[in-house]
Amino acid sequence: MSKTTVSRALNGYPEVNDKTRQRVLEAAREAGYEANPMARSLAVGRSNVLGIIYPLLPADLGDSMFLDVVGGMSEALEAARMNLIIAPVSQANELPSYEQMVRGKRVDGLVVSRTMVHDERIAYLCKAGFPFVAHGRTRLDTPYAWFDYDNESGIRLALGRLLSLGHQRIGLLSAPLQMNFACQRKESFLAMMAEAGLRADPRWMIGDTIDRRSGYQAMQQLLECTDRPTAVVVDNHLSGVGAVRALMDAGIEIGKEMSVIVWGSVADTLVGLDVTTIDQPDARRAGARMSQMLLSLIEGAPAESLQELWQPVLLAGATAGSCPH
Amino acid sequence: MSKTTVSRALNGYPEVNDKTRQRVLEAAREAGYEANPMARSLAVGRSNVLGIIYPLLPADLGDSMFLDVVGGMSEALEAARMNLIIAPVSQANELPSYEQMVRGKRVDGLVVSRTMVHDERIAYLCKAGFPFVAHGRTRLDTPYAWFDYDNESGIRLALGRLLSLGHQRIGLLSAPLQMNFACQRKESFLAMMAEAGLRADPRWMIGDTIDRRSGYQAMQQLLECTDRPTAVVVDNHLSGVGAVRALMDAGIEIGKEMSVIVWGSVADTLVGLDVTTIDQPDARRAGARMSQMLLSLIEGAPAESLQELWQPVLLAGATAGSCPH
DNA sequence: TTGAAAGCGCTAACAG
DNA sequence: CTGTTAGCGCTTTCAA
Repeated sequence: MSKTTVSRALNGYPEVNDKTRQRVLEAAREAGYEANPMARSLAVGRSNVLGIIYPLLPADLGDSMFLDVVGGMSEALEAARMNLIIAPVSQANELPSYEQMVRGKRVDGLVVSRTMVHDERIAYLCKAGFPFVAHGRTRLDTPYAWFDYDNESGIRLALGRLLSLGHQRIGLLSAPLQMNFACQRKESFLAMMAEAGLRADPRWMIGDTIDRRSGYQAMQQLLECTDRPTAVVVDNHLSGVGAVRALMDAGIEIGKEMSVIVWGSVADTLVGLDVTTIDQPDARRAGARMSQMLLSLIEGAPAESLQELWQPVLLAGATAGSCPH
Repeated sequence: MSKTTVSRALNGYPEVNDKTRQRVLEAAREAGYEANPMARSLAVGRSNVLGIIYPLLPADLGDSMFLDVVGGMSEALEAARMNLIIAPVSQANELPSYEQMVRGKRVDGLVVSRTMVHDERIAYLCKAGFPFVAHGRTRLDTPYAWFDYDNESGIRLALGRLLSLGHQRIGLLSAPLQMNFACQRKESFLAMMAEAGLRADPRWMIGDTIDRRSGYQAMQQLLECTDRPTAVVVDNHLSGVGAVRALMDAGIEIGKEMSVIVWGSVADTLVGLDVTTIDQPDARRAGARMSQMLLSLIEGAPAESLQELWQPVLLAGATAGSCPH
């Protein structure tokens, strides 16, 4: 029996005789044989592997949201007989790693996480014509495939809640504004404050709060303002944890003296504290969806048909209360 | 100029003329050429990739220790012009993924994390003769390469401290005992208690505490004992966080009414609380060392020469105090 | 010091 | 339905 027939039998081509196929499958199983994926990729020009290049910042990989998304992706891909790999690289090596991945064709497509407003990785992938899905949007002229939660509507949910509770002096803790989500959330914040006829005091808007420590310090800084805000929106969960901790440590009654709404789940860290939250539901499904999108893209679907915006929701908790007088 | 010469020039073979080499390198750089790693691997039988197969349990990938180790590995490997990939798989697919990796030869070696007392993954790799380094030990007759921190001495440090503070009623919260570290730590605990002539009350030894929730509940359970212990050792940091939280919520004065020593760093979670800790220092260096070990193994070094035991240290904090009367 | 040819393990086009 | 032939892009003998 020839290589060819074996190959066809194993790859489920329709033209092989059922009895032959059975024999081949049986023999393969007994011998524990499995096609060498390298040789296959070389021949067929496809690796059946999707990748994520991930600079190892503990703050991110430790992010349970990211983990859920990746979990959803890998699960969906297992079903599609594809593999997912994460390439952890040093931050300095991020762009070079993209180039290497693309030139080396070790993966058929990439997911780009943590998008920047101006993102050189995405610019490169576009230029190279390499399939990718951006997890988060970016500023770009050419159409590209992306998956994101609606930053604007999320902020509107949060701010709407605070306004309806009577708050007028509202602060914002932002992640670095080069990050697209932080930028969009801040812009939405400013827009909605303006619509409400309120002034967004610059002293109440603190940037670069991306982890617990910086969130903690930012909240301390707000507390020291002579006329401090009565409510604060935090645009990411890690600094949200820090901010809430700062309030606890300062003996502030959260939800009374100061209200807080955090974007992202903090439940597993702040046990027993019911934080009002903007939540991105269905993280695993989101991951599954992104892998489907990437597969479609590889199959040749146009990028402009692969743009998906999911809606965040407000989970009411105890940390957003009426404005004190 | 032939393929052959180009290949030799790029791979730094000594026999090529210096001028030729310069020309080739120049041309390659201009064209942005880089050898196709698939084809290379196929020809040479080596992929220059090392891997970690990782079932996505948030509790683990979120572990900052693991992140540091992986960071150290990838950094060291970048220097050695090797690549590291993490393959996140569903737990059910863990062993099949090992088989696939081995048969597929997509990686030259593997690091096996979270070793079990009886570990089928390691048994399989041994049987298959595939190069691997175990991150943590296991029960096995044949020699294998491993890297671990000394579980016994760590427990001795913790227990020694508590004994010298006068404690006699000491509890232990353990991760599932199939996990090698949990098993060794518990055995050391029992041995040292026996040496000290103390009884290890079964009601004070609670198992399967591997995350915050279970750690929290276990500590609650201890608190409900009619004659509860005066000190507790927790063998992993996640349940350590839960356990400490339980004490805080119960209004127990930690370090006075109840002492706690946790194995693993909890500083980034329990901000502002100075927990007495058994620490595994130099996580990044440990990662670097493990990748070196794996590389040596691939080069043909004997596994029995690649076994490394590092010493944990006790970081004195405020949660271990004298035994109350 | 360079080149020609064989082959790594597979798939795909083309005959039979 | 099955086999033969020709590559995929590289490295590596072996000759020149």
